[in-house]
Amino acid sequence: MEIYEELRERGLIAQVTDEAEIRELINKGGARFYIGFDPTADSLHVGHFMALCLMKRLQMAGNRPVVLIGGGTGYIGDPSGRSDMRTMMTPEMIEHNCACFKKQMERFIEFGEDKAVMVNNADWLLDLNYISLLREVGAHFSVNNMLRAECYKQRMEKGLSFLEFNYMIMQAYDFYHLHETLGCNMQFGGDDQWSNMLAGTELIRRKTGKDAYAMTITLLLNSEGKKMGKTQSGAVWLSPEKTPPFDFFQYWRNVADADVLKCLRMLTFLPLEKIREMEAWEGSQLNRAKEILAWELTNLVHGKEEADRCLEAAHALFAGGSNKADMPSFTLTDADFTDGAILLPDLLVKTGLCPSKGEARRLIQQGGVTVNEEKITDFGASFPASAFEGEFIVKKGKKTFLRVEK
RNA sequence: GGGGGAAUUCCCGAGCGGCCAAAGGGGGCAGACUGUAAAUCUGUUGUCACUGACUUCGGUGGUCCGAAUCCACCUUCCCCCA
Repeated sequence: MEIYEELRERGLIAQVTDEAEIRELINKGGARFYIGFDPTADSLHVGHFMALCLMKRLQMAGNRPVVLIGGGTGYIGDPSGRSDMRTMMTPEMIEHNCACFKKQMERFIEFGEDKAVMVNNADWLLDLNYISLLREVGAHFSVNNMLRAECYKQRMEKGLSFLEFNYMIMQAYDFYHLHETLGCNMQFGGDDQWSNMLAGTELIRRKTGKDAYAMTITLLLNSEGKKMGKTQSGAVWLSPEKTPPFDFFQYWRNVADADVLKCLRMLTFLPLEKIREMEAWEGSQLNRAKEILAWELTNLVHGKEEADRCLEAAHALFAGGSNKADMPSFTLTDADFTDGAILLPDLLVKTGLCPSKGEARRLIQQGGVTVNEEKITDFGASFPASAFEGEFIVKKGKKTFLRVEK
């Protein structure tokens, strides 16, 4: 099966500018394509992960990827699909985030001669001259058209600053620049980037008369139509500091029945034949598929060792095994104890299991807290420092476990 | 440029001088049931020193014993006229 067909079957392709041309180009390995990543945080998340995987799949098919880090566009902030303005980042933050991205990406993509290259649009955007840019690029854009773009819809109600309005132009300019300097003929990105990407192909056509192509990746939505890779407390990050591997593993272990197959297809590198076999699984058998999903993704992001460890820890916790050494842990210090003991609500807040004491109290009173397999309903309960010498496992609800040490 | 409306807690949305930490719904969290699923039912959902105190209703000032509620100015959005 050729790469384009595979991407289709995996459900990764959302929109394309010219299907026939793009199929031809990437199946023959003739694409020099780029994907842009704006440094909006100090770690990549699941959305970035999908883009990187796509990049890898295409690279394996012989195409040459360009990773674009948005060190310059980060100064503007993409308003696409957002309901409010992004907070402006300082140059230090942008630089820091760029460095973090770079480090994480090297795990997934092979860089080097004839492989992938990484560029930073700060290198050309920051030195642009306003007037000449307006004349060379601005003249090719129709404000009427830009205002019609779907991605600004929400912002037309809540307000769109001129700064953000220019984001599309910068991204279009990036594509044009890479087309001229590196011979980039294709851009990929999230589906929310479609208007921005089209602006780029348009600009290239107007300035050079040549065709460039764009393709977007399907947004990963769950069966309820919500974006996946997000939890109540924020994104699911790829960096182990921001989302511990076990939590990452559990996120995927806990996806809804209806979403397992889709996730396996879109996110993993498992052969499609294998995934097709799983389609027959139903009922509690799906738990096996969820485990595979969780292991595969943890393996890709954190490595095999970590994936095995998470799987084992999950078995230990939920299937009553004995190895509990691998579950997430938290270490208390002397300062956390008063008179050699710690109150349970304080413990829950200190470890981050609860955001406030009020919530801790509620949780305890409702029977949601278990210490070492014993349900505790007295919010005045306290534990001496010695209690942490042996095994001390706090369980919040059914799925959140934490081993506490001192 | 002129005129009229609106901004409430995570979201939508009631409240229009004290009985308001603020109805209702959604979402979240927890309990029951289950397969670490879905659906359903129950409880809960600002913070803390928790039968009490403190902070919150776009922002800043004011009126009042007392303001989410009244006044002034500012910010943003919507509508109408030019």
